[in-house]
Amino acid sequence: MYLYDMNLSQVEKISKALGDSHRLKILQQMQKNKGKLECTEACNLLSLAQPSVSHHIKKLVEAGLIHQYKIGRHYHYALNHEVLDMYREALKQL
Amino acid sequence: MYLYDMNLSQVEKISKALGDSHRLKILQQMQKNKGKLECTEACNLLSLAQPSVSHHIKKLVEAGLIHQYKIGRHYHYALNHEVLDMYREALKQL
DNA sequence: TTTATATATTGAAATATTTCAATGTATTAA
DNA sequence: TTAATACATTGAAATATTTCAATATATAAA
Repeated sequence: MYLYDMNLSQVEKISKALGDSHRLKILQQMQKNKGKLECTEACNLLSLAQPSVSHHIKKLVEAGLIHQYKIGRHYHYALNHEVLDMYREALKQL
Repeated sequence: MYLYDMNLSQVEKISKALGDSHRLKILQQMQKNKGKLECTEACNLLSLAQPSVSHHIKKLVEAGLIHQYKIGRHYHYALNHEVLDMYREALKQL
């Protein structure tokens, strides 16, 4: 799969996911935290109710920007660098 | 001004501007057309009423992604590559 | 098994965005 | 000066997104 292999509707979805300050803060915090974050951490960070944070995380997951996994009893989310790189490459063509 | 000199709220604004299929098509068409486009052209391309196209173009202008200029009696819009590059660089830090 | 912890889903209200008819502005051709 | 062309603005309806209380699910500790 080539880096530039991303269609307009994928670019739209990722742009939408990135077009919210809360979601950008989640991604920023993940970066500071070795690419990982817990949902509860994000709740504290954003001063948002837990379902709101869950909603934002879902948008990021649906855009393919992060993925969920588990360590012991805790859920984690991690940035998907490949998708972000593909997105950045796709924008080059504009 | 360094490429990575872009704050979170600018990234949010640009992402929002890119998060719409009509606006992405406008940018795509500009690319095909040596970086330029007329509003009327965009109306035909998108099958949208003229005020809607004007609205979308405004969003792109406000995000700094395109700028308006004139040739003779015609208005033109052109992609601002510098801003797009800065945006792509800012995303690298996520 | 019961309780606690972490996250997801649902549904509805609040808010933001998109769309277009009507109208305004600015420029140019006739 | 009048008419035509190109784009912008306003205001209101349609649509989409965000937010959270309530509730559900899933796992692990007690």
